[in-house]
Amino acid sequence: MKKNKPKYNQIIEAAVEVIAENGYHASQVSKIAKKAGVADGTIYLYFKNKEDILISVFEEKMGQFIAHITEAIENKNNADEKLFELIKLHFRQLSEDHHLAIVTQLELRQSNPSLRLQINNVLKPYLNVIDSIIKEGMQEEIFRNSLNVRLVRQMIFGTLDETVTNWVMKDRKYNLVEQATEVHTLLTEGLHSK
Amino acid sequence: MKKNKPKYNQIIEAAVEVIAENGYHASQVSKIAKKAGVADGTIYLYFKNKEDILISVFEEKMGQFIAHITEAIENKNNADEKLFELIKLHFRQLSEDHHLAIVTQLELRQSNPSLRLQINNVLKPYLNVIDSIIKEGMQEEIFRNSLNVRLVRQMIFGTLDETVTNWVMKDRKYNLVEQATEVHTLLTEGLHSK
Amino acid sequence: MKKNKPKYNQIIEAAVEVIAENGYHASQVSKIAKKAGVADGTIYLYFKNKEDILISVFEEKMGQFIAHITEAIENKNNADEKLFELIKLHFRQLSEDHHLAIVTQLELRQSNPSLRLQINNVLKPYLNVIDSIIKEGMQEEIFRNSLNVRLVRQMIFGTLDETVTNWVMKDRKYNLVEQATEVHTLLTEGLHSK
Amino acid sequence: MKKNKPKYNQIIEAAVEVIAENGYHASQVSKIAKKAGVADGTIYLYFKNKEDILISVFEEKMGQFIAHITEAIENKNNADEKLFELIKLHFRQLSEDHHLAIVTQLELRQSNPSLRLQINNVLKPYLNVIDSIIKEGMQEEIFRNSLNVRLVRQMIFGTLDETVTNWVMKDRKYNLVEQATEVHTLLTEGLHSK
DNA sequence: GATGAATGAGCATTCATTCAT
DNA sequence: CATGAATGAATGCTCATTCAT
Repeated sequence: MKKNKPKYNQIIEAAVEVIAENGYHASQVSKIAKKAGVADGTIYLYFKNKEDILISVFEEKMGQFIAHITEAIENKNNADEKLFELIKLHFRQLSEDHHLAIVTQLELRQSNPSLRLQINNVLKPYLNVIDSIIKEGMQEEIFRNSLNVRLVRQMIFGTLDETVTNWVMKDRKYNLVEQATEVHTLLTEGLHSK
Repeated sequence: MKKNKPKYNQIIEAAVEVIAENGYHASQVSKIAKKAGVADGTIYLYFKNKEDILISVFEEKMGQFIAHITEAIENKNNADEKLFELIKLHFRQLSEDHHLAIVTQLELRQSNPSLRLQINNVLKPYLNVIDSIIKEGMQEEIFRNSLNVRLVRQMIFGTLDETVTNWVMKDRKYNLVEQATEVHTLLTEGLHSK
Repeated sequence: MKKNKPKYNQIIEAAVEVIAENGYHASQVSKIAKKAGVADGTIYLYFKNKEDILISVFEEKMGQFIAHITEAIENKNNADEKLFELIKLHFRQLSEDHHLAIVTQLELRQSNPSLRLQINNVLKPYLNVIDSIIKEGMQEEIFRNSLNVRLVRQMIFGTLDETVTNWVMKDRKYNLVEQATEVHTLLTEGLHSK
Repeated sequence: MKKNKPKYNQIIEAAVEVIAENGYHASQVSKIAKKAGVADGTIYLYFKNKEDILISVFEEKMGQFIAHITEAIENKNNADEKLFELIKLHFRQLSEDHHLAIVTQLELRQSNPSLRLQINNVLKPYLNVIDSIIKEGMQEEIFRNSLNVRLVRQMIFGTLDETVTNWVMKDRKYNLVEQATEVHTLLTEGLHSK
């Protein structure tokens, strides 16, 4: 398994840094190789091509991201708490690794639609986590039982994603994690006064 | 005023089509020129460079998009109706011009960060429209008066954007406009059962 | 005769200025047209193509240059005085019109060899003037009678040309005309001590 | 040291030939690469850009040219003999490599002023050699002691340069080296009969 | 004669990928 | 396994010239 070899991870880490620092289009394979301390050709012993590096970056990082969230919400008692935890961790993890935040929110979106499809596959487990929270909430009758799961998931993910993107584009000038409570309330209570 | 000259619009329309059909990175200037029925050099009488074509496409189309929505919600009686109208028109306009939908939801996101800043400027008036609806809703006491306008706007825009992007990525297999009511309810009522 | 029409001269004068200010390769036809106050297309009513403008510039200016020198040396009594007068006027005329000096010494040399051949034709009457001074000097027995006219002419012209070019390249920081006496002595007396 | 690699020299030699045969402006990088037997991209492993090829051509060739002359005049006994040797070698070296002669006398002069400055730097050691001969001649009292070194150098270099250029432009129809004696006499004895 | 909008050929340079060592 | 020199396809933009008005 190539993924356990040290150079594989060196290249992944180098790629995140290079992309975050230089932007997607200025991230030549040779630059990643240099930062990883390997020869250009060595890259191709571990990755099929440049696109494969990007997908792998996302897979590795997103895998950890999701594993972390999945684990954390297991202990929570109900859908409401789980949703809140998911929001907090979504924000916290990207706050703590701003290179990763730049790469996921800005740079990776510059890829072509075919690459984006693959990225969506990587994202799917995360969307499934969101879906299961929604379903659990309906079962627990904490959430309304008539919810369209797909639409709700798009609202939740769209809101989180847009919030993080704005924060990155505003140069991370404010505290993202502090927004979690308010975002949670908005999603659960809606805009209407009662 | 160059924008009134017919070739300007020919090029804009050609650009939308070419980008939607071929993707951003496979959209050579020569391809756009050919589709527009002008010489390559003519492009540069109307646009500073290739990036300028993209920005102009977005400006023109987004300008109409916003103008249409702004006008339509003027007649509505309260924030709730305005928000609903905005959602419907956001969905309807992109439904009716699927080339434009592809370009705005997928291709334009491949641009570099500098271009994205300019795109954000074009988007700003639209976000302002959303903001004013939120503020009006608070004044009318239809919406809760403690809302964080920026966060709410991010929730609304993020939800609409994610919804349209998913619809485009699913090859527009279902009716987008029909989702408007449900999305409106989700945004205003939230997830919680009452 | 086109040369008597005012626009012809406007274009010639504009061309000298534009080339001197921007350099040969940055001197687009449109720039010359603008400075001359005519439309781009109008240039082509007076000149066959861009190269023709350059040749005409050189013809016009060199014509005056030679006419002036020819006239001035007519009154001189012998070859020695004529040579001295030629040196002085060569230096003085280029000193007094530094745009022309830049164009003839630097910019026009960037032209292609075919153009350079035509420029040499324009130069020929000037070289003939030098030749006739040499021949006269031999007849008058002021100059040695065994001189190879072509070589002497190359020495004289080469020396003047190199001197002016150096002066232009040194940003005309010293007085060129003051060098005339010394150059004349060098050419006539040579390097050897007697 | 890149200059010792065979491809570096292959490209230099190819560039001289291509420029001499096609002229400066018709010498595409791809043409040079083809003649050198390397890929287009390989050029850029050895040279910064197209202009850098030209400067390097001149540096390499002029370096040899000057080294050869410097070495040869070392053994000569006085300034007079040294000057004569310099003239002979200047003519002989360009005679023997007519591609180089075309490039230095015609094609390289088409370069822009910025490039010309760099070429002048390459030329400087040669001008210094000429200067030192002049100074030695004055010390040895072979040359007049009141000579203006700069002007004399301009006379010598200007004469040689103009002589070679004429010979190239006349398609090298006569023997250049045979002119050396006469040119030497002209420079040292001047035009005046004694 | 005069205009200036339109034309379209032409080219330096980058960089992902390969493969001989 | 690892290297890094070599490859060569691919494209945005300029500007001299034309010609309908």
